[in-house]
Amino acid sequence: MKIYDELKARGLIAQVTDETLIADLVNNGKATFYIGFDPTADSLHVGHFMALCLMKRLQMAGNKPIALIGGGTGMIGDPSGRSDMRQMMTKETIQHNCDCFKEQMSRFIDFSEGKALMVNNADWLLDLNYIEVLREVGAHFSVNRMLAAECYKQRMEKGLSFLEFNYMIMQAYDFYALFQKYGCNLQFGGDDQWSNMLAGTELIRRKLGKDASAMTITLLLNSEGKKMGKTQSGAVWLDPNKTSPFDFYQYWRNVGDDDVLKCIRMLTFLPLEQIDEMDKWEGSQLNQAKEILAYELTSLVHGEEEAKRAQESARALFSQGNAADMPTAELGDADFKDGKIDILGVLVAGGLTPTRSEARRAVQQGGVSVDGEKETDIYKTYVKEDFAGDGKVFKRGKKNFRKVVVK
RNA sequence: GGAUGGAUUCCCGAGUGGCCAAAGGGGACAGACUGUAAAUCUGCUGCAAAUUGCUUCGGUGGUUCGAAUCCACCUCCAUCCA
Repeated sequence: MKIYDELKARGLIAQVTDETLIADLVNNGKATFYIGFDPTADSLHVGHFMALCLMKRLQMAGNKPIALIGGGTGMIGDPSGRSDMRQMMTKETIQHNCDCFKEQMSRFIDFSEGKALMVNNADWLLDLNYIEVLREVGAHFSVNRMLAAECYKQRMEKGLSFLEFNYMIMQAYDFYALFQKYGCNLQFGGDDQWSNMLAGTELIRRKLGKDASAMTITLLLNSEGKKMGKTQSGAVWLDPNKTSPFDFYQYWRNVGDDDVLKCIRMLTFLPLEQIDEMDKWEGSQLNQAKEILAYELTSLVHGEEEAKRAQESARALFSQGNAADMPTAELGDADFKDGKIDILGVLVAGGLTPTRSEARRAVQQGGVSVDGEKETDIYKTYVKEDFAGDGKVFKRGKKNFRKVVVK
């Protein structure tokens, strides 16, 4: 199966400018394509991961990826599909984030021997002269058309600053610059980037009279239509210090029934035949699919070693409620008053609840157990000796475990 | 620059002098049921030394025994006009 058909079969392709042209390019390794990453945080997250996988797939098919880090566009902030203005980031933050991105990306994409490029659009955007840009580029954009673009719709109600309005132009300019510099003939991006990407192909056509293509990746949405890779506490990060391999594993282990196969198809590198086989699974059998999904992704992001550890911990934890490898919290002398600490104190110190009030509620509602025994007494206290040896295992809710030991 | 409307807890949104830690909904969290899923039902949702105390209704000051609520000034947002 050719790469383009595979991408399609996996459901990765959302929109394309010219299907036959693009299929020809990528199938024959003729594409030099770029994907842009805005440095809005100091780690990539699951949303970026899809793009990285796509880059990898295309690279394996002989195409040349360019990873564009938006050091310049990050100064503006993409308003696409947002309902309010992005917070402006300082130059220092942007630089720091760019550096972090670089490091994480090189784990996925082979940048050796010119097989892939990494560029930063700060290199050309920052030196632009305002008047010149207006004359050279601005003349080719129609405000009427820009305003009609889907990506500004939400912002038309809330208000859109001129700063952010220019984002599209900058992104179009990127494509134009890459086209000239590196012969980049294809742009990939999230589906929310469609308008921005089209602006790029149009700019190239108008300025150079040449054709460039654009293709968007399906946004990974769950069955409720929400972006995947987000939890209440924020994004699921690829950086192990921000989202531990165990939590990363658990995130995928817990996806809804309706979403498992879609995720496996889109995110893993398992062969399609094998996935089609799983497609027949139903009911509790899907639990297996979830394990596979979680294992595969953890392995891709954090390595096989970590994936195995996460899987073993999870299995042990959920079948026996104990595991050698689980998040541990240490209590210091300061945590003990008169040699004692109450259960609320342990929960807070262990990071299982943010406040004592919440800890109290959790205990009162029967949501806390200690070494497998439900504990409903909020006045329960412990002394240092209770944590001797392997410590005690505290559990809040079904999925939050913490081993507590004394320093 | 002018006119009008607005800012309430994680979000939406009620509240127009005491009965207000503030209705209702959503979300989150916890329990039951399950398959570490979904749906459903129940509880819960400012903080704490917890039948009590303390801090919250954009900001600062004021009126009052008492202010989310009234007054003054300021900040920000939306809509219309320029």
